[in-house]
Amino acid sequence: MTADPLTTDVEFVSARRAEIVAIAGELFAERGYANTTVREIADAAGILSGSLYHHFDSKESMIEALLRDFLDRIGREYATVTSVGTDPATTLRALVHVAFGALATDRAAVAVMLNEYNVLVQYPRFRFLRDAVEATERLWVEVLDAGMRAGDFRTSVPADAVYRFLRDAIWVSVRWYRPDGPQRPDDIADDYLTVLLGGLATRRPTRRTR
Amino acid sequence: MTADPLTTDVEFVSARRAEIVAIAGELFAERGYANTTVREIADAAGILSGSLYHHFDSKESMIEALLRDFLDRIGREYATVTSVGTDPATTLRALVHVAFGALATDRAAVAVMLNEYNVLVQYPRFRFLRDAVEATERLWVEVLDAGMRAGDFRTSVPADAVYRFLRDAIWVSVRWYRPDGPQRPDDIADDYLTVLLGGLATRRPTRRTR
DNA sequence: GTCTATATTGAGATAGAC
DNA sequence: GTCTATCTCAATATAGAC
Repeated sequence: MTADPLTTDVEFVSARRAEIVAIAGELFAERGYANTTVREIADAAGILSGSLYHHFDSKESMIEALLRDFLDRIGREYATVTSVGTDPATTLRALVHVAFGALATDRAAVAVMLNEYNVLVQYPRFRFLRDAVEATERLWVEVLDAGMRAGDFRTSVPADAVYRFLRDAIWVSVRWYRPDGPQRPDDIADDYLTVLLGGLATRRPTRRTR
Repeated sequence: MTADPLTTDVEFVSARRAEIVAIAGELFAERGYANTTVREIADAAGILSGSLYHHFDSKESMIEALLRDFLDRIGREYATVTSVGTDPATTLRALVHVAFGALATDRAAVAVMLNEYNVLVQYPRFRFLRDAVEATERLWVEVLDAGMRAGDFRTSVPADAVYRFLRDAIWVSVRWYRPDGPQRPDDIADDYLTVLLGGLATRRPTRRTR
């Protein structure tokens, strides 16, 4: 809470506090928020649990700080991409690359968002999660819709349905993505875009057998 | 544990026990396993918390029963599909329909599997989760590989990468699927297959701008 | 099969010294 | 900013009566 408005346009927080948020985020991502104790966080930070409360007034404040920071940043990245104003397919490609890019830069926050969103969003304190998710959805769907209107994307599946499939496949990849693996996030994004845009089939699909 | 080998080929469990597993599953799915108390489960079942321990020796046994039962059933369904032996595209369609179908028949179990897998699988007791997941992956990847060999599926993205995207998009849909919504699981499966097989783009994709 | 009553543990959080 | 010491509460689980 020691704000220094002169430093950046973002709320200033002590370096130590940011460090602890990152440490807690890793634990939340690995073992789940509810399964992580403040003692474990303190251990990982090299201090005792009581000392954590000099920086945060509760465990909830830690996960809130983690997610607010992440959503702010990726929201700004999305806005930058859409403000450029190229054709929808190019914009979509760029959005997909930004999203997969977060796997590398914000792995813990993405995992926590994925795993804890449904529970957290039920509490008034975490209403901002829903706001961010809905704003993001509007932004992506608008790009998809623009592509459909322009005739670049097929219209047989509604834009919001396509978006949900997209979003899910991208974020859940945090479950199997390994930072030290052979694939960089941009490689994964390209693989995904190949299937998404071009489709898996090489011929006209066989008719449904339902 | 009151086994009656004459009833079915599956281990017999009392109807009451199965009822409680279903009730607990709903709560686990909604608020997370760690956030669900045995008192809440007992409340929902209309008994007191102590009485639960007549049916289960621990809360863990409840989630284990839920997941074992689900994985057994869907594993059998997958096996039935692949044993038919039609062309890969048709088999893939059928697999996708089975997976989305579980949204309706096993919503809670799917959600719990999605939300708790990563934590549970770390404990020896839940090793069977990994076994089931790996067996499923082998089965799907084999179908995808067969399609690639037959020239029905594009080969530019490896089968296991395609499978991960597939699996993730399908299972995570449990987060937004509403049983009382306008779309039946088969409708969602068809939408997904349209995008997956045919691709989103109507023309050759614009070249990457990376 | 369920209830009453309770043991036991582990969690988040606090107060004040250093 | 961290430590020591501790409070308080809620959670899982148990024992034995009905």
